Amino acid sequence: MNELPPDQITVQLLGALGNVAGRLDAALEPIGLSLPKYRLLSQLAAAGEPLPLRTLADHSSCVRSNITQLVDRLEADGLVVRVQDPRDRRSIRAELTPAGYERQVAGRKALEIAEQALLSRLPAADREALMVLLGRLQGA
Amino acid sequence: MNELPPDQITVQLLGALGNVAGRLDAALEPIGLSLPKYRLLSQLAAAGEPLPLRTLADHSSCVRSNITQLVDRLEADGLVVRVQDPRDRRSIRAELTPAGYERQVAGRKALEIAEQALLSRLPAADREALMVLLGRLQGA
DNA sequence: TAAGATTGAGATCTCAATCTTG
DNA sequence: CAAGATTGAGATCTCAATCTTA
Repeated sequence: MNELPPDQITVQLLGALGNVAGRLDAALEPIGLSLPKYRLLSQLAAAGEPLPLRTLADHSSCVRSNITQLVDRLEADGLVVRVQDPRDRRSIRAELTPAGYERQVAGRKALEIAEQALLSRLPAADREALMVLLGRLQGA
Repeated sequence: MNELPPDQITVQLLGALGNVAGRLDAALEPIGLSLPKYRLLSQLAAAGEPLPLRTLADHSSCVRSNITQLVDRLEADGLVVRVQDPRDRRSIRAELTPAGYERQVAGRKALEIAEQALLSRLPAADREALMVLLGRLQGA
């Protein structure tokens, strides 16, 4: 009786996580983006202005040092640049370069296609139900 | 109109799954295990005998080098040992130590409690529905 | 001292290259 | 050459310690 313990639903849940994340990441790969890079680029695109690394970290629910490194790589890719904040010299903001903006747009299109493929397996009613159940699972 | 593109359901899915994985990992942390370590230990416990690293990699849907490193850390923890396969000198098997076996049992108990807490938010019918929807989403 | 960012160390992962054995 | 495992390099993450500025 030493079977795999994670309850069926937990196993299913984690499996679905890897599955979905893997598909989205794969869709982004040919255009030179990963999910973490895409998300950061999207935050900046949505804001329409340079954002402090602190803000990016909070919005991403991750540690600050993670953003530091992610921005390092994005800067090496030429998609983002670090700019000083004249009002607070402790703060550093990340700014989208034109290339970064274009890349984000390309990423969005690639993701939309991947999502269509993924969601086409579920009727609209099922999608709605899945949303509700996932939200309930996460609770307060 | 540069809002976060991932469709609501994709965002919800990734969020929920990260949430669940985080909770399970947190439940394992006080006993000195991570989800990846626990899963490998559980494979060995379920098999009841040493398994080739190749088998562990296939079953985990990951690359072989990943298992090599995971076993390195597990061996450093004293939970697993590498044993030679007399029939094929290329193959190396991972074997649970007594400490590894005990740790796996402790991990299972910790996970069961965490799962109870997680699933208590959903009535049985909802759990069933969630399972079905996730299975359908992953397709064949 | 608080807050912002960075660095260093280490856990998980991937991929490509390599080495040994079949 | 195939298949097993490993190594080296690098991407994502976390945590603890450090450095600068408020």
